[in-house]
Amino acid sequence: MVLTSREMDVMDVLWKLGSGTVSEVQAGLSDKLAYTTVLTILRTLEKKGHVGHEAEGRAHRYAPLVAREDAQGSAIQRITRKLFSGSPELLMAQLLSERGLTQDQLRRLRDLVEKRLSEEGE
Amino acid sequence: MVLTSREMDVMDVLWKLGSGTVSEVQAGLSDKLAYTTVLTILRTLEKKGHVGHEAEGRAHRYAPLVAREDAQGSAIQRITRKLFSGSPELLMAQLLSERGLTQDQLRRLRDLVEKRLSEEGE
DNA sequence: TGTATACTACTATGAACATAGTAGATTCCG
DNA sequence: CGGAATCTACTATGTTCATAGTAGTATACA
Repeated sequence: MVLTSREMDVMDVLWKLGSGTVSEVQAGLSDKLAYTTVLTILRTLEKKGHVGHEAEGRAHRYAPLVAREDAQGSAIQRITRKLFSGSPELLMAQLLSERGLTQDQLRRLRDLVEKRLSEEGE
Repeated sequence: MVLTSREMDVMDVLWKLGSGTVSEVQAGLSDKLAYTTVLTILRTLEKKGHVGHEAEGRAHRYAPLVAREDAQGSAIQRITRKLFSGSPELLMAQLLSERGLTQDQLRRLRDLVEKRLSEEGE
């Protein structure tokens, strides 16, 4: 699954709303795009199989056909392969090395890893 | 810094080699591309300011002008913003939730986080 | 019932991407 | 010296992206 930048914006709105008409999606976007632009993006997404739609009165209601987690996963995979020599570890390291993580966040991350580690043992 | 998929492939080779002629880059790519295609990509990268070149005999030797870490950082930022609501934590969680991490890798990650946590205290 | 409005379908355009061919210059080897 | 190989410069093409206008249809309200 490959999403362009704009497509991600639109999917983001749909994931948040659950579903939406063109107008609703347009309203939900942080950038102001023309109605027809949003429609075009939705059609592209539909052609790619990422969203579906059903009629609702005169309008169409669009809904995601793929889970946010799937998009997240494949985005991560992409950059892991392309920029981190396929090593999720390196990605993590880079993420950790960045400023802007609070001590709280770090602690929660440690807990996450711990949790995974203990699950792994089962 | 925005790199396309192919540009990442080429940069990857340059980062690994340190520098390279068109032929060397071409040889280093896993996909087989025409010589001129590789040249075209390098020129694009040069126009964008990501690589530079100097003459070497009859050939040109290209070298990265940006560090791998910078590209990694901005790629991470991009998907964090677009797909993870700007939360690096969520990204981490997703990474952790993916299969394919060995117990060893998990342990090393925990150590990384621990290290960061203790540094943070200083 | 007529008209403004909301909506989709179709079409368009300029930029970037991905890929590569041809022409012309240089160089190396026999 | 002459041809083969190597290299860059210039050009080209089909695709996708980002954005949006216009035309036509349905609808809701006065």
